[in-house]
Amino acid sequence: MADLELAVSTVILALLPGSCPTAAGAGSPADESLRLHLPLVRRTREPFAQRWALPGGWVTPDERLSAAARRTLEETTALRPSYLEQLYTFGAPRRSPTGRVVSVVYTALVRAPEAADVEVGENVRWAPADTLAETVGDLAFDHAEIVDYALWRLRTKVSYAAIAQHLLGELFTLAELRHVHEAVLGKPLDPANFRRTAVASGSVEATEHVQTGAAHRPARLYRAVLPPGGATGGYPPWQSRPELG
Amino acid sequence: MADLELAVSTVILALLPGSCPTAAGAGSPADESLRLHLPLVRRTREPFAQRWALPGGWVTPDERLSAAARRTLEETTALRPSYLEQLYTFGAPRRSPTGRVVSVVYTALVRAPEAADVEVGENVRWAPADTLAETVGDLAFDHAEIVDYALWRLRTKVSYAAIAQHLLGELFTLAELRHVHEAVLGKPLDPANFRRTAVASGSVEATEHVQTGAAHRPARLYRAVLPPGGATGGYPPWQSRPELG
DNA sequence: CCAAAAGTGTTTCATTTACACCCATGT
DNA sequence: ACATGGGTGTAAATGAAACACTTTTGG
Repeated sequence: MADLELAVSTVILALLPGSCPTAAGAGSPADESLRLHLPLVRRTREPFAQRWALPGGWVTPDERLSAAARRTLEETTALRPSYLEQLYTFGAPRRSPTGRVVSVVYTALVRAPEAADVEVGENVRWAPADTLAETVGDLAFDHAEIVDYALWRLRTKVSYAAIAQHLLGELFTLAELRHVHEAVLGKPLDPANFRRTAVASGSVEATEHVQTGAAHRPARLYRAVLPPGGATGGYPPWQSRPELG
Repeated sequence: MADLELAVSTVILALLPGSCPTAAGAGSPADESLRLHLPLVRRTREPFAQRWALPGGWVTPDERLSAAARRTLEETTALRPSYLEQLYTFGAPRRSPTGRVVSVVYTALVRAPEAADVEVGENVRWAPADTLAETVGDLAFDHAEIVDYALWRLRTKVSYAAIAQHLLGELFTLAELRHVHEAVLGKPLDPANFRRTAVASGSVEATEHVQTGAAHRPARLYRAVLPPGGATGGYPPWQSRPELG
């Protein structure tokens, strides 16, 4: 099995404000709702020079796969994700025109403040996850398919606590949590029912604190409650929870 | 990233009759219900010589990962699975004492008749999936963890049609399908409710044929109905269904 | 006729959905 | 005071579980 290279790539998502494109004319008022975004890096060499791609790089002989994902992510974007999970391994023989490359792809989440630390420039940018092609054109390699798969997995795996703590801060209002779910699922949710099901799931708990400063009744702040030792809620037996930052 | 080897391994499951170990004394009548079994191969070299392991081998430069899984599976057990799906990629630096080995692990299903073709011998055997340690001792490498993860994923992903067509034949009775689910989930299911939910799911459809020869009323035979082109029922956008044999 | 499994109907319970309504705060 | 979003109540609709019952075969 010589002549085969092992790489890692990361689909790293953050929830950032961004105007949604509407079917109406361009003059419509900007819809400043939260949307999922991901950072892309511009390739400077062939193949696919100048095209945008997922952050990633080669695996070194002594590091874990997840460590390689972390390292390459920090080298290219300075991001250190609070959540990291293996997504899938892509290994079709002609994925890369330069030779056989097998890529282990990870999905990661970062909070908005950390996301803002990324130095956006000529070769690094954020793009809305659901309209990549219109925003940055075709991605390099098979990265567009990879992003689609990551989004599909996120939608089918949303749990109240998991993405809360990693896309939002430690404390958050239920409205913020609902906005996260709305952005992920792409549809509005009933505030009353969302509140009940989220609280009833036991994965978030109320704190003493309340949000202040808004032009309406202050909202209570909640905290994510991780699944207790025994119950591996949705994760494999050998890994009772996703890797944390 | 030199000095790194890429392997594939396969957890391949079949539904075979096997006596369930009961808490009562050994003299209790054998419970000949169906249980999930998987084939293991005995290692003939170090490391872990004489220990049982998952079938697998090295990836060659020009084949797809799934093709490598198929090839190594056939070379070691002569099995050609009717269903093959990527499970996870294991790449901890010290998984193998001989050096860095990254293993892309696949899960596969075979029907009982094909499973019977395996030439069981000194170096190939079937073992019940849920009591591996008691039956064959510790597996080589981290293969025991891998099997646990495969079983966990199977339990959390059972859909009526998918596993039906691949663990049973093309035609099957609802009782047989229910036995499959009972074996996977490890608990009895209500026949009446199972029938309703299975049929209502739209993933199985009745045929004209009926089973005959049993000492009771003949059961109608059903067929699995694959998800139609549009709706990717439970599979990623770039792969609307699992790989078929 | 009897046993045994196929197949149907019905009742009950829990969960989801829809929506009306009250509460607390900044302007 | 009033607009705005936070938070609660409630009733209808949907779906899952439990179980009694009828049907059809082989012995």
